[in-house]
Amino acid sequence: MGANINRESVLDPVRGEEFLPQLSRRVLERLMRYYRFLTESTAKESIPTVTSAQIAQALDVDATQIRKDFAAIGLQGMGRVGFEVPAVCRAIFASLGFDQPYEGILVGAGHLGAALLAYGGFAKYGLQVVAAFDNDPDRIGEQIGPCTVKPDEDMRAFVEQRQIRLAILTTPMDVSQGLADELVGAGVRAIWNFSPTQLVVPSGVLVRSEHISVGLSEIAHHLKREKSDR
Amino acid sequence: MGANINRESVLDPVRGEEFLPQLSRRVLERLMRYYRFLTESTAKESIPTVTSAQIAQALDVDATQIRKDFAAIGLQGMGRVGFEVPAVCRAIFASLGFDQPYEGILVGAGHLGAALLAYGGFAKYGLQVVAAFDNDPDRIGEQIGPCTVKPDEDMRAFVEQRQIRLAILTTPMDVSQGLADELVGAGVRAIWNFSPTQLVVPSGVLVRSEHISVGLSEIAHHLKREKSDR
DNA sequence: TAGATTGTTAATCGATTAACAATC
DNA sequence: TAGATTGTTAATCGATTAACAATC
Repeated sequence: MGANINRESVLDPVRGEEFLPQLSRRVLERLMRYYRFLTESTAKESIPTVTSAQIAQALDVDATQIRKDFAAIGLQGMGRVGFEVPAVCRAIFASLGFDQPYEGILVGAGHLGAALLAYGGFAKYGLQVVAAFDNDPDRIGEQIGPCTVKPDEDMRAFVEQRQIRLAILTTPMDVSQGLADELVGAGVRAIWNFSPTQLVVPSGVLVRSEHISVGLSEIAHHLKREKSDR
Repeated sequence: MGANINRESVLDPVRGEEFLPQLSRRVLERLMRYYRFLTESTAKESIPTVTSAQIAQALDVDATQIRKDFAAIGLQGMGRVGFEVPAVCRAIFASLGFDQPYEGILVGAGHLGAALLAYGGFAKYGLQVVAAFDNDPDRIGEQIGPCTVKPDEDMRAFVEQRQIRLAILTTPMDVSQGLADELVGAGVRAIWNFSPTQLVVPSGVLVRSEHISVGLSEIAHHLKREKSDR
């Protein structure tokens, strides 16, 4: 029992015309690398096709891996030619979810929040940050990038009215969990957490945490090992 | 042939009194989680010991995994008791490399650079940012956190004199590679790259890149799947 | 001592890589 | 057609998990 389940049937093959398999974090990361490589490096010459071997060499990934990843998002290559670059880009873009624009809000308009808003590179990937909230009276009304900072009290209503599904949390760690609870209560389905706390949310809600300490551990470890090697 | 090589001998068991195995990124990440859990959550009650099962439950990691990770950094538990919390924290702290303070410089004093300097949480992990550089005359002389912004021309000499081994790159993507080359030329051994470019460096130099797009892909993918599920 | 927990070996699982027939 | 490249199956590798004797 159980042994007879057909794995493939999990991703039902035809759903309208779109094909939306659940992709693991690892696959998403690789797809993103392919996408950046294809949109950035070929921009100069705009080569019409690319082979898995070419990408493999440039990114130091196995060519079979690439063909598998492409197959997973429904891409088919051409015999002796390779893959059409524009088609690959479109397919990756869509399966990463960037083709379907979505709105997000920023919570915590401190230095980091301001830096993220000023960066502005989100639009390229479908995200539009439509409001910023803070509880500091001095910051309220301030203009940060495209947003005017609003008071936290207005947050809940805003999320509900606009049906916001993403919140970017750039708050001090002591208030993050409380805000996360409120956001989820108002309907938020994903939190991009830049505060150094582990958030607890109901299952089904995605938390993506960017902890500075993870990067630092890799760096510190490398430096220490290198030093001890002499 | 080759089959006889003893894996264990790679990490030579005694080197002075310290024990510095090469740790994979995955292990580093887990160790960091354990560390944060032990230093943050037990701070309130300061329990003297902890079992692998307790950590496992709190962090949703397999208990055997934890014992293996601990063994990899030379930790020994006690029979029917578990592990001494302070000893575990010290061992993780040391094997991540945080026990050996190191200096870094920040290159590119824009919004993000300012945010990182203002954050100030680096000292906790052994990193001291001792200077900031920028090529914008308007920014030079400005005070950001603990640093006065210096011109890029002074960067090379500073790195050489102070023997700086880490640079944090928060520059626009078009200048990042050039700066990375210069930094490596001056002796930098690790680059923490916050600019959205893939850097090419000589082997032996570590590049840790924090690409915003990786996080976004996970979020966008989740939101899109969820929406299509109804 | 009895019982809980470690340390370690063996089994499982999943992800990566190799091989190669099918295809253009 | 001949030859390069795909798509896919099989083999390998490494990481995770289970099992259990050794230990306190």
